Amino acid sequence: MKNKCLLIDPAVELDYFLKKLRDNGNRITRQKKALARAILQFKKPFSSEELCTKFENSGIDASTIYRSIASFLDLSLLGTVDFSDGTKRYEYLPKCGHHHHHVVCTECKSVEAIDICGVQEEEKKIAKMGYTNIFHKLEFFGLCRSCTRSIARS
Amino acid sequence: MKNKCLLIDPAVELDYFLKKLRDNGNRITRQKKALARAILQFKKPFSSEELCTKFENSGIDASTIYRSIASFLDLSLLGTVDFSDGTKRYEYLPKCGHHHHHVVCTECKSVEAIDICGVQEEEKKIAKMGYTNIFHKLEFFGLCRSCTRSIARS
DNA sequence: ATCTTATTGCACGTCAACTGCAATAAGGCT
DNA sequence: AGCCTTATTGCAGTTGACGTGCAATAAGAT
Repeated sequence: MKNKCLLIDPAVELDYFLKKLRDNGNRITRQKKALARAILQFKKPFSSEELCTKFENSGIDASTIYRSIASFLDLSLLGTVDFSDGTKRYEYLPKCGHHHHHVVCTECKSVEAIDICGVQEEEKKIAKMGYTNIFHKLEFFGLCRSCTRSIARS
Repeated sequence: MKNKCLLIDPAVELDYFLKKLRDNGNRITRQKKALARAILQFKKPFSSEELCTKFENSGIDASTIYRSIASFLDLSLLGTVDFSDGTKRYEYLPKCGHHHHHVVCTECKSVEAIDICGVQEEEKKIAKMGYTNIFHKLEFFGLCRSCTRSIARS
């Protein structure tokens, strides 16, 4: 079980995170600071439920978590990631983030980042069809090496 | 507003749809027949809500619709499509369906199919990483020609 | 026509996600 | 530091999609 999606300097990013909040008129509360720190620790896209679990019995209410996620999305501190399993997931968008996608193991749910993306031809074709402001959502799925092995054995 | 996702012969597909149900031990009820027909008429991926709306006051209960969708998914008569807007969508998978993706207008929500897909290089790389049974989910988004124009005008 | 049993409609349950409101606390001001 | 304004929080309650238990119904085999 790997989970290598986010290679960042946590201290630098926490500053960036809180500054962006402040710069946009947010008050830096105990709750938001704790949430920011937790978000920077995730090594793969996370669900609101996972955040809520991390903070149960911590004096941070679920409604606060949902409201905070909404603010973070607004400010593009978070982006949405969709693994087509019915769970909404979020991913921290680092200061100098680069375009990437994910490979999700359908068995153990581990996630790795992949930094090549070959849909330029498609986007050109779509531009020729008359579209502007084109972007895409792309995720890969498969059985990771160790899950492939354990399934072969059984 | 176009919506050109499904170019099929409805009669041929209805036979295929009902045969697949029958062959898998399903009873062909008035409800399932009506749902199959409705599903074949959609020109773009549809939500359960859209199906429910089509059938309100028609004597087909929402729970039946949800249960039917689940069966259809099981038999791969439907596939899931994700436009990252929080709504689960489904798409009929025709008898001789070919791999394709969608371009969704972020403004008017129209959908077109696009039949090229350039992620072979990625999938090769992912195979080299040790993954097996690799597949992907890819959707494009943008402003369609007419929405681009109306926004430019305003 | 009869019988078996999958399927349906209804009512209710569940769960994630959101909202109104009074209480609280962040951060600017003096 | 203390005060004041107002964004933010916790709480309780709401919403809406989706699922489920069960008795009644109807498909399709005999």
